[in-house]
Amino acid sequence: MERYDHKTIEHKWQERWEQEKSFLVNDKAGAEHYYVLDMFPYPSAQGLHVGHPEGMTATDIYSRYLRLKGFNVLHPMGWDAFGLPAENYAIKTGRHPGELTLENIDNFRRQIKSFGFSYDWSREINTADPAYYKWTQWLFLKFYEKGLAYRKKAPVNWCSSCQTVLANEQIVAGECERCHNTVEQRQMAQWFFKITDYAEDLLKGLDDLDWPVNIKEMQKNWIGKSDGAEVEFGIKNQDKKIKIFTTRLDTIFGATYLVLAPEHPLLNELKTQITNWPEVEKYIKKTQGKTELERKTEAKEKTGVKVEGVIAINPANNEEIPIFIADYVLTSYGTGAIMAVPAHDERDWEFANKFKLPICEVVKPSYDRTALILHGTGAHSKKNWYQWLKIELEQRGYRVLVPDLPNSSMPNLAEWLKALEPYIGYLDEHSIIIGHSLGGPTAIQLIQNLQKRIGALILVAPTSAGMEWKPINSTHPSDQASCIRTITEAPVDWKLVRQNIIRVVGLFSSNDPYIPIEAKELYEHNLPGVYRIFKDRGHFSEKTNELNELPEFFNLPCTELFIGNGTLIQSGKFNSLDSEASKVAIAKEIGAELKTQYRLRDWLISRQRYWGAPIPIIYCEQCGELPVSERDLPVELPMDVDFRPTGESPLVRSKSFHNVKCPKCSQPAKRESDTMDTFVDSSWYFLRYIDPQNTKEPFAKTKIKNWLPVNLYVGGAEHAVMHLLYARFFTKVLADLGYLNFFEPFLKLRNQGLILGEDGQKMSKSRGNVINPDEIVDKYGADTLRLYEMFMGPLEDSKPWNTSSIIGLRRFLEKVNNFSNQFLEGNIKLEHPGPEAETAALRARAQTIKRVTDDIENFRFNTAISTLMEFNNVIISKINISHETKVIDLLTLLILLYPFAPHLTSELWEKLNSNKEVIWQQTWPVYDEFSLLVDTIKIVVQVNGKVRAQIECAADAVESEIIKAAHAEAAVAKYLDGKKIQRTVYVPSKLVNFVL
RNA sequence: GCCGAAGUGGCGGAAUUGGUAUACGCACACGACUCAAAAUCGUGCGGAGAAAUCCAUGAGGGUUCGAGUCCCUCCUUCGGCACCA
Repeated sequence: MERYDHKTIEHKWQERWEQEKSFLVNDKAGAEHYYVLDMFPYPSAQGLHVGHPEGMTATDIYSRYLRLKGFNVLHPMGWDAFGLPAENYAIKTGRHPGELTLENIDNFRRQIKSFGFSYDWSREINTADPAYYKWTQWLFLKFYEKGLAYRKKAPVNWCSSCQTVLANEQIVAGECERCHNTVEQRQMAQWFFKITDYAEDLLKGLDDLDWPVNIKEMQKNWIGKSDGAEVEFGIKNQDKKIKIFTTRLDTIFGATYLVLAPEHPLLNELKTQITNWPEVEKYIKKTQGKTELERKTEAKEKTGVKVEGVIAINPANNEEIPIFIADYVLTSYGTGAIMAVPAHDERDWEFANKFKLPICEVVKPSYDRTALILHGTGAHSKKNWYQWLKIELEQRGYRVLVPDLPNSSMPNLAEWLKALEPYIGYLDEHSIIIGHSLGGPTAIQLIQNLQKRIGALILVAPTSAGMEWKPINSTHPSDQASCIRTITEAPVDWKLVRQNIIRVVGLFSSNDPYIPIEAKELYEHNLPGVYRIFKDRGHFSEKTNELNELPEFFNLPCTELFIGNGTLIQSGKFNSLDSEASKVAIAKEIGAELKTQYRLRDWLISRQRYWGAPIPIIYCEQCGELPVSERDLPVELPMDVDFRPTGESPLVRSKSFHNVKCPKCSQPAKRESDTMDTFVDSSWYFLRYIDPQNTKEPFAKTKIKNWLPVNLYVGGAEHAVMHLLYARFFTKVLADLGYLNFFEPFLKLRNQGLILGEDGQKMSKSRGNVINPDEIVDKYGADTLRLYEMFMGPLEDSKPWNTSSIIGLRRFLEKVNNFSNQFLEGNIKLEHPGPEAETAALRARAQTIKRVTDDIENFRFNTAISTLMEFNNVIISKINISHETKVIDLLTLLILLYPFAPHLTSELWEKLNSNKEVIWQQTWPVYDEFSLLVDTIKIVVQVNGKVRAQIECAADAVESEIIKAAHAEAAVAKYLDGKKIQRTVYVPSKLVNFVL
């Protein structure tokens, strides 16, 4: 077979798309608009890795598919060009980061083009371009006007040897990654965006998005909403109060001390009252010296200091309680102070135990009642018949205990009682015992001997009950004998039983004629009612009510830490209320304010870096902090910059940049020297693609309506929280400012998984397992690489690279190419076309179209490709077909394959079509539902659930015919011979199952 | 520790609502073509067994006529969060 020359073909078509501007989008085109977006890459010096083309291939397939479906598709690409690596590289080499970045971008663009992606390159953007960051700065000003951008002091990671601020990712185990100096915390004035104003909107907005559940979940956790209350604790002999936040107001009667964060402002205010101030101050200093990382690594052991001389008063019971400071309370969350309830909070519990503080229980578990299941007996001892019952009971608030019981062939009563000893304490007249007899002592005997009064006895007959359950009105001699035997072997004092058991409940399967003998006996001995509970498919039927009628409350000793909700005790007039209800009541009583807290913190956007968009603010000694006026934008990055790290931002050392005239008073002033976090750049880039050339505004409102919100967004899951949350925040702010008419930027999100190295490890230079996509394109071609990356597995899974598997995809293309060429040259001889073969061919084609279309719609590209492979194999092997059919099959295959492998299919399409039409202007094939209909269907025949045969039936055969045929089948008849068929299961057009 | 996802041949994976487990591809083995090799084509390919059959979807149990799929318990891997009161 002749191999096709991928280099020539791919080059030819990429040129043509470029020259004909095939994928430039017209805003005004009438067709339905669809916006397909990739997360734009950071143009690193290493070039693309194989992970990049994965997501991009997926969006390219989808875009090309949608265009064939008649959509007007916007599919742009750009560069997230600001960032740390370029600056670090500049420090090392002395080259300007701008120069380097442009080089990297050229390399990225060349690579991306070599994969044949159908981007509209006329809309390319670059966040480091002044024409772009002018508008990033403009947006900053809008946020500033709205009060959403503000400056405050905040701790930064500081390396005193490098004299620079470090990003979190530059810190390895508490040390600077470059010089291994210990990183410290320093307070510096920093710019923030007030994202917390939008916490609730950001949370609520998630509901309607078509995003992966895990990403939504991560965002929810990040926002971290918790409903609670703010309570003011008084201080003895003082006017001051300490405000705390709690989600467990129900436990306030158990608050035995307060804990303040070491940074809490009140400490300084009360300095004079604190009798052990030196000790307290020492602790404060110690924690301040710690980095966040150190605090986390030392988290195992709780530390703290008691604040002497100041005493707090619990507003719930007016008790005097001590105050502590401890670093397990964070200043950044809530009010920086907590009430400690050691009995019901794990951290407080640990702290209280370490410092020997009182622990007061105020909530006890709402296990109303206990159920004891005795299962270790007889024929059913190994079966977990009680599992479903356990679940049902637990759902009804029972604490279910399952003792480990002796399971010897002849266990005796004494053994059993010994095993049950630890559980006796749990039993009272509200609890129930569930069990059955045989093999061991009967449940009734046990109750007698436990000398405990219990609420009810449930006797169980599992569905598959065997010999131990007898028909209640059986006349069979052996049944009766067994019945008598049970009674004689287990003499029961019915009088005693009656005293001990309040009620007996029989538990039977709905179609089971058997009931426990014990139940029968109990019934006959006038116990208060033998009830039947029916079990149907693992659930109680309506008769379940019987269980709910059982007595209500059951007091349990609570000796351990209990963090769940429950019922209040030792809480004055709130006793016996449940946790939820008591919160509202207590808040009202003590005047606490119900409040919602979020974990989300404001977004720190200041970076003491050069390579980013300057923050457009000027500081004047006279006039203070002033925004740069809009007409002075952009505030351009200066070129005369010294990157060497010193104590301040590199921009401070640029004379041309840093020193300006105050826009108000014209006196000398200084520019803000911090630049913005690169996440600011990427929070609105998807808007700029709409109108990238606009010099008057970031985007025209009228154009926005054409395209946004983004219909499909694809990228790595590493951006699950930060980028996606920030972009959503920007969208909401811009909508509130009237620039946008929607509140969520990305309607549908899909993540591509990580591509691992051939060793199954994450690809990295140090491991030496990095695959360079250029080499793959060179050796196998872009079409092959695209197919391979899609064929590897589900898009969102992480999967290892395997170079030897690539050949299979190349072979597939080779086969398509070869057959097309041979067909064109008349080298394929078709023989004996017949109507059945034509129908079959039509069906195969229709099935292929259906499956490939469904798969693309649902992002199952791996199975789409395997379907195409199967179809190709059919086309190649079936030659008893008419020329016309073969031509249509071939053309259909080419169009279906085109989104995946656009170069080769364009080439073959051109060869097969004498007219000038190109493949990317075709329409996506449709199929006829009738073609999918079949004459005969295959029916699987099972006997007792095991597959024994497969029969062919007419598609319109009725049930009785099919069953008859199944019965007659030799391979089946063999098993049915001489047996009685109890039941026949028939699943239409699928299978028949004979149950013997 | 908590939240989320997943565990299927030698490997990547398939099985859309519970209904023939292992599609498609890689690797491997044998055969054809060739002086030979590569490429290509053909056949085979979960395990045990001569066969009939039996056993296999991380482990154990349950529900069901029937479980990779549903339920319970546990184990492992990956991703995220981690004193959030």
